[in-house]
This record gives sequence, C-alpha cells and structure tokens, in this order.
Amino acid sequence: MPELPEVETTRRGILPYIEQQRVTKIIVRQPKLRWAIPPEIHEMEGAFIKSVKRRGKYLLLETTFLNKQSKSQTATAIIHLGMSGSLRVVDLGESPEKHDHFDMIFENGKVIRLRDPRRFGAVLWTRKNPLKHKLLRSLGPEPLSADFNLDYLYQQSRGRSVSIKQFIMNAHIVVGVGNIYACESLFKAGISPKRLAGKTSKTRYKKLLLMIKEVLAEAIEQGGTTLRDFVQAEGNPGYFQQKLFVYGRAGQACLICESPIKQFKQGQRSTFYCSQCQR
DNA sequence: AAAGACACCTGTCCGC
DNA sequence: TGCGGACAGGTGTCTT
Repeated sequence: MPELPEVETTRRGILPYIEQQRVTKIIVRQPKLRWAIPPEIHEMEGAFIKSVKRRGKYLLLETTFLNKQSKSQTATAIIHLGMSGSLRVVDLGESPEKHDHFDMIFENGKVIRLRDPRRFGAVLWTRKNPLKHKLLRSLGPEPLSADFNLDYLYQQSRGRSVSIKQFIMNAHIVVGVGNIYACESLFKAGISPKRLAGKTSKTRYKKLLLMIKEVLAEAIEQGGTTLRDFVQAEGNPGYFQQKLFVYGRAGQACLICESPIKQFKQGQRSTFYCSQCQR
C-alpha cells in the first residue's frame, strides 16, 4: 500500500493525537508480522510519545519512560506498513476487525490501530538510536532533502547495470520511491524505464531528480494515493490517484500523446510507461 | 559489491 | 457460483 507520501500522510495524521501523550496499554492480537512483534513492546505502557518521525517508509515513535530502576529511559517503536498496512486513529471501545493486529491505547482515550491484511509490515522496539538500527543505518538519503542531489545521484549511477527504474527504487540509493512514484517520475522526466542506470546522461538525471521531488511533494500535498484501500489516519482517502499518468493505466491512451500505455515486468514488479513520451 | 530470484501473506479480480 | 491462477503499494535475505 504505502509509499513515502502515504507514510508521511499517516505520520501527520496520527501526530496531533499522540504527541506528548501517555500510552496506557499495548494490545498485540497477532504478533506474527514480517518479524514477530517483540514482547518488550510492552515497555511502551506508561511511556510518553516524545516525537513522531519518519525515515524512508519507517515511522519512528520515540518514547520516554521510567525503567524498573525508576531511571528515565528512551526507546523507539519502529513501524513499517509493508504493502497493505495502515494506522488509524480510533476511539476507545471501537471493536477491532479481522486484520487489526496491534493497538496503542492512550490516556486521552485515543487508540492508534495497525491493520495489515498481508502482514508484511513490522512493529519493532529499540533502545538504541533508531537511525543506527540494522534496518535503517544503510538507507539512502531522503528524496526531499538537499542530500538527494544531482552530483550524488549521478555518481551513484556510474557502473550500475540495472535499469534506471530499479535503480531509483533501491532504498540504498534513495528512500521512498516505490513502484507508483518510480513509474510516474520517469514518465514526467520523459525517460524510458528500460534505460540503464549507468549509461544515462547527467542531463537526464537532472530532469529525473526534479520530477522525483515534484511528484513526491505533490503526492504528500494531496494526501497520498488511494489505489484499493489506503486510508489516512483519520479515515479519509488520498487524492493523488486522480493525477496518475501511467500507473495502472495499461492499454489506455497516454494523457499527453494518446498512444497506448504499455506494461511489463522489471525485477518482479510491473512497470507502466509510454513508449512515445519516454525514450 | 552488485544483481536477480525468492520469500513472507491475504484479498481481489479475471477467465473458464 | 466455484475454482485456479495471476496480481497487488515492500524489502530483507540468499545465491550467483
């Protein structure tokens, strides 16, 4: 489900309900997600949410609490939504449904509920700096930051034999560019997804860089993309799907040149593109 | 180091 | 209606 804009939309959605709030109870109905939810997650009970951050598609809920020796301690819940996960704000007393695996209940009567039918998501708990966690430490730069710039992107691409689409979807190169936004960015940049990363000119990368930033920023503004069941934390759909040029439009006319949008597989993922507009 | 295949799991849709 | 198969927004891990 979620790419970076959906995760950011979720972050902004839950933030006002939980920042500085105290967790009163943690409920784990199904611990078997991508990795088992660790039992230590119950250390959250009694903790205050100090911040709600995001790194790539990982949500970071930093907490402070008193440990058994009554010493102030910090730990962070790391939450990933996988392909089908969502977090929403519900009121205490609302019954969980089939795939509602995890609840964080707050003193203010609000509940943050994780629903994830496919269970590719994760809820982890770390006392270290979360950015040094195994899953986060080797991630590439944030796409909307100044660290994701032309010199960096071009240098990284040299010597790479993968397609440019797979290259920009590699989280060690840049985080947050999933299948939808990879297709859309390449379309807007006029670049064929089949082009090889290592043989693409700096001029093309300049355009691509701008389009990745533009597409992601706009998708965040629109509240994410709703394909099937994505809902924001407050239960509203995202609106970016109304602006998709190629994703999910195989066989339909290109909105620019009217030639049919093509679909094929790259590294097990569907790619959508216009062979006229993208070279 | 880089690239490709595969794994995890459920729901939905399409063709017969 | 039912059934089989393909497909879906992600990404760590294992093998080459």
